[in-house]
Amino acid sequence: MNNKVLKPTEGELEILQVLWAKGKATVRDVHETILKTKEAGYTTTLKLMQIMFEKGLVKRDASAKTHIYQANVSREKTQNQFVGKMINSLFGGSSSQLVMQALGNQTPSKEELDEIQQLLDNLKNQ
Amino acid sequence: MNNKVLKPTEGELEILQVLWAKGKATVRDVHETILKTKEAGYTTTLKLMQIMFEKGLVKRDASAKTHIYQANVSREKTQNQFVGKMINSLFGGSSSQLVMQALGNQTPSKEELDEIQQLLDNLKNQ
DNA sequence: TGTTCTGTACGAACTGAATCGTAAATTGCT
DNA sequence: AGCAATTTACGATTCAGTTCGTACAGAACA
Repeated sequence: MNNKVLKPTEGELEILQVLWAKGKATVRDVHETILKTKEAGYTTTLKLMQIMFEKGLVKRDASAKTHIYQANVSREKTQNQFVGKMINSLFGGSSSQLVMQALGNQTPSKEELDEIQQLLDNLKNQ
Repeated sequence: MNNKVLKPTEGELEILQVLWAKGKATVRDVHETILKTKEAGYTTTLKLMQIMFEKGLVKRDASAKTHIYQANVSREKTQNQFVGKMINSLFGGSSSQLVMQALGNQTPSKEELDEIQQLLDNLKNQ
């Protein structure tokens, strides 16, 4: 078992985003999606995904010529990992400081506010 | 005027943390503080701070032999920069998603919850 | 004065990430 | 069968960040 915590790089995060959204995807799928945002060569995306496979960030079905990729780390775990790191390195360990910053920054919609309110109520009643 | 947005690296962030906390500090001050957390050579910290000076991340008073350093980017701006980046790259642009994750992750104290509640109330009445 | 200590400057080496060119294998089409 | 297109594999290169050794200047002090 591999317990090492791997922190995806920025490039890897881009690819994971696509895989999380699509579930399964080929290198071409991923590459095409990424092209909408930024310039990149096909083999660059390929190489990155190969490296991610070696690291265990993604898994793939190589039974056919065109390999089918899937994320091998969950979106939630990865989010937690980054949020935790950020709380420590930028907010002195205070999660509420991060929350305040995020809320004050980009104002969420009414629906989102309600959602947050609900979570807040739950936390209060504990 | 230099408008280029510079994103501090992880090592630079560590140093900025110390400078934000202390206000002014020498290389030795910073280095000593960092030593509590991790292993590092003195000249390594020095070099990093010199590079940060070239980038404009810190300013320094070099009138005496021992230079006095100060952060040249605000903690708030830097936090915003990272939070914004993270919302985009990991939370599909939804700040409330990040808030939920942060709240659910490490539960804040009663006082912090009240503070967040207050901010939430303000946002609702707009 | 001269020796030791503390500090800065700077280049060299190392590492990981990212990018790309090219070769080789496989598929599909005519 | 033969050719073009697609895909994988892989090595080479570039770049940024990090780390450290060494040289040199100035301060402290015996």
